[in-house]
Amino acid sequence: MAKIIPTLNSTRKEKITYAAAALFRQNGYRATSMREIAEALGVEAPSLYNHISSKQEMLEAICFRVGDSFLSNFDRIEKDGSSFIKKVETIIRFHIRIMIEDYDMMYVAEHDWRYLPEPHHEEFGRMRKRYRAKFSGLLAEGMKGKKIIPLDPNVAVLTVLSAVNGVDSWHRSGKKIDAASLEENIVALLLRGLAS
Amino acid sequence: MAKIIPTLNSTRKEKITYAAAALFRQNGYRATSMREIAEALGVEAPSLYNHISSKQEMLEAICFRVGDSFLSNFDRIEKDGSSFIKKVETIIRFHIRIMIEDYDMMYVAEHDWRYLPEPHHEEFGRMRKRYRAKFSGLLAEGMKGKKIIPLDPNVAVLTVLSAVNGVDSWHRSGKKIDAASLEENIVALLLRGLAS
DNA sequence: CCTACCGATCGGTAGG
DNA sequence: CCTACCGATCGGTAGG
Repeated sequence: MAKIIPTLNSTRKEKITYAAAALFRQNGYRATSMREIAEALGVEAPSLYNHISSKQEMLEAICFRVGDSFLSNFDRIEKDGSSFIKKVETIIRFHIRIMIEDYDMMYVAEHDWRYLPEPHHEEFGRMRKRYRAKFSGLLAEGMKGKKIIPLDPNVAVLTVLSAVNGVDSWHRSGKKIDAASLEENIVALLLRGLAS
Repeated sequence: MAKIIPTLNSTRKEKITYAAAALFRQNGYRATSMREIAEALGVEAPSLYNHISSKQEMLEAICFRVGDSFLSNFDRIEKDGSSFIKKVETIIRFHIRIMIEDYDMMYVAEHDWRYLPEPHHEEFGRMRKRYRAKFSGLLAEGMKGKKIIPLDPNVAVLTVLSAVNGVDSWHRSGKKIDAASLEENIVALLLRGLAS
């Protein structure tokens, strides 16, 4: 499986951002120093500033690339002409795949977006809200058409969305199952839980 | 509903730990300074050291109190004589309630245990693993008895466990639904997803 | 419980 | 890309 979030290009700036994402994911944004990022790339910390302008800028790049990817993917699926339940399935599969393939960036966007400096923090919060509202609207529609059991659509969305974060534990503890089976198992549990 | 994790006593040390947990949850362990914790309690930072010995000690207290609570609760339910599916339900409800009632401590234990100093970090990792193994064993038993659909029991556990973390979003975004309905909706979705 | 202060580390700049 | 270094902030100690 290929990465979902596009690698814009292979500039030095991109490479620094990827190295930063890996370290932010392992140790947390606040606990990762510019010196550690530099060391991972084999240079001294001040050299990084020839390519990036601040630590915060890298966090912004990571978060918004993930956020944009989610939103544009949702819009694409919404218009793809497939059946209602198939749309929900495709969206869930997209979440799982991004957790598997773009784990570092996804993890950082999910856990460290609160450290975004202020105009961006609020903007990212709005993006998340917008995404959940779209998803919740789709589920509410399915409930009206009796394709989904009657639940509070907001609760259903937050449950499904965080269920998928279970892939975290899969990454960390041995990967005793292959990625495709992992996806099938999660999809089976969630779709069965939702479907009427 | 009452808090699940016991308030051991109301010593000054306990109060400091609770204030710390609230700030760790809001801003993260690494991003919270001893000066901020002191300010929340109306004293100067060095005064805290008359009651606690280090910042890490507070994190340890938080994580292991949560961990112990999960483990002892699981053992209690396992022996309560109820039907298999009822046990799974009770365990899920316990998770949801701890997310609702002891949110600060639970959140910190879940997100910041990686900052535990080293003998404790590994020990906590083992506790988590032991808990998941117990839960996964219970589900595997249910699958053998055809009470649960055939899934990889490890994947089922990590999906259920992280689904419950969706209560996060509930805390943060308005609480438009009451706690009891929140619990019923999550339980309905997950049990339906599992039950055969 | 306080003031005064420590050594370490941080993000980032100057200048080449 | 480097060395040298800045001001700020950190967890924690000394001493009262």
